[in-house]
Amino acid sequence: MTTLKAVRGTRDLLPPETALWNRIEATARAVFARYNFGEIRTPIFEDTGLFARSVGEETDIVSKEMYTWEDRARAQSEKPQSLTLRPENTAGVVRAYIEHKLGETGQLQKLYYIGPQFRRERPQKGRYRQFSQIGAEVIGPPSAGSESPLRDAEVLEMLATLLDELGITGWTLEINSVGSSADRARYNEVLRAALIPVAAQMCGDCQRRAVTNPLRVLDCKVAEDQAIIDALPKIADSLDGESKDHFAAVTAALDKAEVPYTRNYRLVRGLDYYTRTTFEFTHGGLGAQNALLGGGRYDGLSEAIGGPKAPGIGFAMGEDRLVLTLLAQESAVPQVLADAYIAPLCDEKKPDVLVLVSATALFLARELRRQGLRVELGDGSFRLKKSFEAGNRTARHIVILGEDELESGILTVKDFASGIQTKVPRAELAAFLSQPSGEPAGDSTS
RNA sequence: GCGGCUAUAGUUCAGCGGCAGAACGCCUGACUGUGGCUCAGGAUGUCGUGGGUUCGAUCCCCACUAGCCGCCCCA
Repeated sequence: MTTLKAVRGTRDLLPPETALWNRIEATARAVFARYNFGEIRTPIFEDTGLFARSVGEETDIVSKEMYTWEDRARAQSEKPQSLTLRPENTAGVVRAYIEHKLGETGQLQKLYYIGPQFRRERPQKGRYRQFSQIGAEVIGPPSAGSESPLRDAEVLEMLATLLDELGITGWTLEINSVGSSADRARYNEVLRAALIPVAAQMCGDCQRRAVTNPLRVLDCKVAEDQAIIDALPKIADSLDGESKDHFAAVTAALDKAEVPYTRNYRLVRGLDYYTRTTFEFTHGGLGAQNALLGGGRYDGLSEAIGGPKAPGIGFAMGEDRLVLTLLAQESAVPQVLADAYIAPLCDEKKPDVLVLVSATALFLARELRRQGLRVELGDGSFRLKKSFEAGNRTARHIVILGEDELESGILTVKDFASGIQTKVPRAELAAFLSQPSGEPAGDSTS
């Protein structure tokens, strides 16, 4: 029988790496709080129709990457409902916005989420079938200012702040405007026409894209094609006046806030709901999956799924990719050391004392832990050498609790970093252990 | 979904058609109330899974599975 393993594209996260995940999430929550965002948690699965109508029927995500199944019919007469594991979270957030009539509050909604998403793609470094996204959405009725370019700029400025506070160095922000859906449709035709005479000179992929999805030609990385692509009409020229002004206001605010960015007229994103501002934060060292996060404005999404007019802007960052980037930068996650390892000690020929020493060790650990110290309790093997070896791996200090200590109430504490051993009265133990390593105080004996 | 590379000890990886290897880690002892450094010793294992070729396969062949890289796409 083959042993069971995590299914393809999924993985277990173990300590100490999970500490890094927690740090990332805590940092994100702290930054979102400062921008006055609240957390939203939407279900992990939704009606399949939600994604088809929001992300877009023809996108790769919807057409071939979703985990979809038919739920059991509730009654004989009913059709079974088609359900899907969420491949992204914006659709769920907008669905919740509509369902709870958040637009009726008249307020701008600023919501963030952290959670797993699912896409059935071929796994690679930085790409998993279950992956975690940290995202946020700013959405509301136009009267609440949801269409303001200031919202776009604020979100981008927040992301720059978040990446900096996470310690990610060397990111780049690329932004573009894809205009209104009408602008985009118009540009698509302009591009298609412009490609007809030149497609034959381009790579095989581009020849195919020229017909199936002209916008994707702009993403081509083949060196020989670049000159041709540069000469193609730019989407900026297909934007109407309003979209142009909107984009200009976004970049003006970014300039003033000193958020570095580059304008990338080729940046087109794969989800159908994007309008006007689109952006990506990228990082080298992630290989082919170089996008740390992506996002944009989606002024028509709510209406597309049957809701009120509710323009919005949002982003999703790949938490797995943040972890990879930070691991590459920091080389390893440092093991967290406990403040103390308590080593009970007693001659095994005195079973009653042994029980007392063990019991006292637990009580001592309880006292210290209640005072906020991180404490490892020894295993009761009462072999001091083993205790020292174990303690040295897991803690900054070892606290020896033997018959002598039990009687006197004065514990023997050794600092592993300095090698200095000290007698510490029980009442002063917590304060002593709280000091930084290698700087012992109090009575110092050998 | 397509193409390439890979799969051997807890980890990183050598290796060979004929007894399964190294380093690190782990365990024991030198040292019975003192770790790290050193020295001596020890255990590592379905050689990814299933088939085939062969007297004999961890090695060669095929399939499958998984990982990595690229394509596609995306976070």
